[in-house]
Amino acid sequence: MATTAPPKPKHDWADDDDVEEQSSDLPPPQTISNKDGTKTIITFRYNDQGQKVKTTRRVRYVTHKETVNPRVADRKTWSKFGLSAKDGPGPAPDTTSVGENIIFRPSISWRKDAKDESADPNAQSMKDKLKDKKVKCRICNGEHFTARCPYKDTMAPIGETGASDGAAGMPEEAAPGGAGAGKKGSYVPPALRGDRAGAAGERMGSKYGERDDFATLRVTNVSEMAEEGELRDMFERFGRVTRVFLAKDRETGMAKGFAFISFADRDDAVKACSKMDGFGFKHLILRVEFAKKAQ
DNA sequence: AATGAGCGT
Repeated sequence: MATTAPPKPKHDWADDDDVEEQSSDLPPPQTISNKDGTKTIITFRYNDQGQKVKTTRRVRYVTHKETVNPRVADRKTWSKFGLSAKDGPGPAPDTTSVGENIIFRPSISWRKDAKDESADPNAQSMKDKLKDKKVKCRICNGEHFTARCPYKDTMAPIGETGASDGAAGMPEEAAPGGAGAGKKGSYVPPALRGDRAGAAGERMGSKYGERDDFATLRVTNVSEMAEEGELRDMFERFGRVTRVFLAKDRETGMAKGFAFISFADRDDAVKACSKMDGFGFKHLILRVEFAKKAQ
């Protein structure tokens, strides 16, 4: 068709894909590999005014292994077996459904909510409740997150000091030595049992001693007065915290001044790292960085 | 300044 004048001001966008490349006197695209592993891609095109435009892009191809937990990436190389032995790579849609990463977030009041709803058919639906939900501080019941409580450093969460109140106290609040909390026969998800291990598939199918530090932060310059629960409260607001480890001396129990915080999601860890590095906590300024491999 | 822990399956 319009082969005479290369600078055609308009053409059907539907033709874009093919026309672009073949367009007569445009130089062919160039790709240059740089030393640092990036590539520079130079392409030419005509803009709306029919002028020749040179575009230079520098790109870095990110491999799957760099964006995904290495263990997960490794798993993808396993050969299939059984009835799926002959299937190609990737999930087969007839036997496998791929869902999004659903994170289980237990709340203190779910049991109460469920009861209310069954007792009173006219009660607000769950959806309505979520719509106007309010945050409630576990320390002072105020309308802020526990981590933001002005009394955070001076008061214990409700129910932890008083001997009587058994209902309050979240399972994850069962701090070491803190004894109290987690009474009654309420279910505690495995990831939240105790403080030390077990979160989010960590250690699943692997030997003890191996730890997944893919989303673990090392926090240093931590006050000796700090407690694991406080650290958890501070970091929880960036995402699901799967493990909090506050280093202490085995004999004396003295805090050693550093801690490890693991997240279920690396993105959350990244956010927490940037936001919490330099955060003032109990007269000290926290230093937060990604943990290196354990030793 | 500082890179964890109780493991025996």
